[in-house]
Amino acid sequence: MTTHLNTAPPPANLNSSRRQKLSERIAGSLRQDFLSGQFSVGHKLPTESQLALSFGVSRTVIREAIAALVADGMLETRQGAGIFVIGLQRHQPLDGPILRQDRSSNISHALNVLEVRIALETESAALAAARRNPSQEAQIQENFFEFDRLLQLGKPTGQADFAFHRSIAEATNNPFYVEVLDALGERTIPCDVNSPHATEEVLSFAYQAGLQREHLAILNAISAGDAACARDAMRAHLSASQERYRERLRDRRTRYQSGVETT
Amino acid sequence: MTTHLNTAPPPANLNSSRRQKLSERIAGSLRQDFLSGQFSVGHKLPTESQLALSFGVSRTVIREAIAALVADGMLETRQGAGIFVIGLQRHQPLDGPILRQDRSSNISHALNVLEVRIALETESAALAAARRNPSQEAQIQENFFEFDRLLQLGKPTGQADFAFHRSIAEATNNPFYVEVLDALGERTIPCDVNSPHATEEVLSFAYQAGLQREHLAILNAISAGDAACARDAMRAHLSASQERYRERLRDRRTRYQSGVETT
DNA sequence: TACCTATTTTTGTATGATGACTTTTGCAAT
DNA sequence: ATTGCAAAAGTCATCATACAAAAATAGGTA
Repeated sequence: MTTHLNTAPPPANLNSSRRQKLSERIAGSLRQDFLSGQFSVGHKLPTESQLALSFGVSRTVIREAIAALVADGMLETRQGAGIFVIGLQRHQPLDGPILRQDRSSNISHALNVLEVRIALETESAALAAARRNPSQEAQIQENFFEFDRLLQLGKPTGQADFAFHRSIAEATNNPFYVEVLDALGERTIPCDVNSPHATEEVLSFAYQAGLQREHLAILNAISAGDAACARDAMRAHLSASQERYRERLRDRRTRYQSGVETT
Repeated sequence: MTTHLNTAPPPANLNSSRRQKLSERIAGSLRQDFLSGQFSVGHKLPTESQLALSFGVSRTVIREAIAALVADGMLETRQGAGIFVIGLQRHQPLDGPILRQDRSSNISHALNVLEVRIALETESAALAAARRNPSQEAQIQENFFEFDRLLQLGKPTGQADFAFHRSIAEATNNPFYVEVLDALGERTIPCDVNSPHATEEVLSFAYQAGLQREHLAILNAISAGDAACARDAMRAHLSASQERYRERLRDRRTRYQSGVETT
């Protein structure tokens, strides 16, 4: 018996060697087949049983592979009909240098997203003030304090920030607000430490405490049921965020011009 | 054995009402839980068996839901260890599984979409007024007259209506406005003859001429560069649309009560 | 404590069965 | 010959069960 001393915790060296699941291998194989143009949109794949047979695995594995590709937007399954190709040019799975590249030139994108958020969230804040039920009000407040707790602990707050805004969208009782906000997704989180454009300034206590002050104004307005006030507070918050972004752009330019490099 | 993949042409009613799979529902539910901040990165989920129990489905379904989220980059499964949250902020395409669902049969949903549009488009109209370049201004006007031309010819105008709104979003010079509007898609068109809830009243000349009057006010404001006025005109337009929807709801109720059935 | 081993837990894979939905086929009526 | 409809076959969706494989845990020995 081989004995490894590894009582190591699971801290998960993420993308390192891990035996690939069969369904992942097969999903990758199929994905490559699609991308190489062997199948065109609308084509029907062989049945699950046939695929299972030809790959030499069980139908379970095939189904999980198909499920992954469906989640990617490449395939569509129709009960009783079959499996069909519906799209090919989707984003890469995960391991993207593409993602990182995308981020680096992304501050201008973030500014654009913020602009859309101003439109969306000023209204959602107003609606939330008018319509929130007690449970939703409590949820908003909870997320507010969660942000605060993480802030005191010096932990990353980006996710809590998003949760706060999201719970306000939920309090509109209009599911589309939530869905649009979700769709905008991570691009809406400006201040996560995990973000590639996190700087010391973003992480500073003072910076985040400022955010929290703005959040508090929003929370108070919604709790009070003051729609107009909530609208203004949200607009002030997001406008301030926009301004913070612009400042960061200026900072970067300044640092570049003065030749300060900390590599 | 000729095992060639047949190109059997499925009716391809893509986003038509299709019963959602259990695994998709559960994946969506879990995804929303993550985004609302209930679980943080590194958190270990309950075991598959426990999840199956708590959701009241078989382990197979849970596994497929998990597989989809793994493909999304949200989760990681480790054999013998469990299921872990590894990332939340994966950008999801705007026409994601939820928005792609067909809800056109439900007027209340259309009202919700319209509410989001009010938030979005009042701002986009204002921004368009401030930023449009000559070419974009011309494009908006062209779409306006195209609507008019179709109206005179008695042809369907829904598409042109959408094009008009879309060109305004384009004139903001912020691509995300266009993206979000596109994602909301055709469900945002209240007056298409192809829409399942087209009625004689919707198709009436007077009705659409009214629409066009509102459009004209918007166009004039944008051409004049008057942001505040554009904002007001757009809000008036969409609010009026909302009201028209509500009227249609009342009509339907009235017809039902008086026993008139127009299968 | 340190190390090794056995047990338990948990995910991965396989198999078979049943239900639901779609497409095709066959047959009857016009 | 064409149309309409019902039966049949094909296919995915879900369930239940079993076993294998990897990891975590507990226990024992020096």
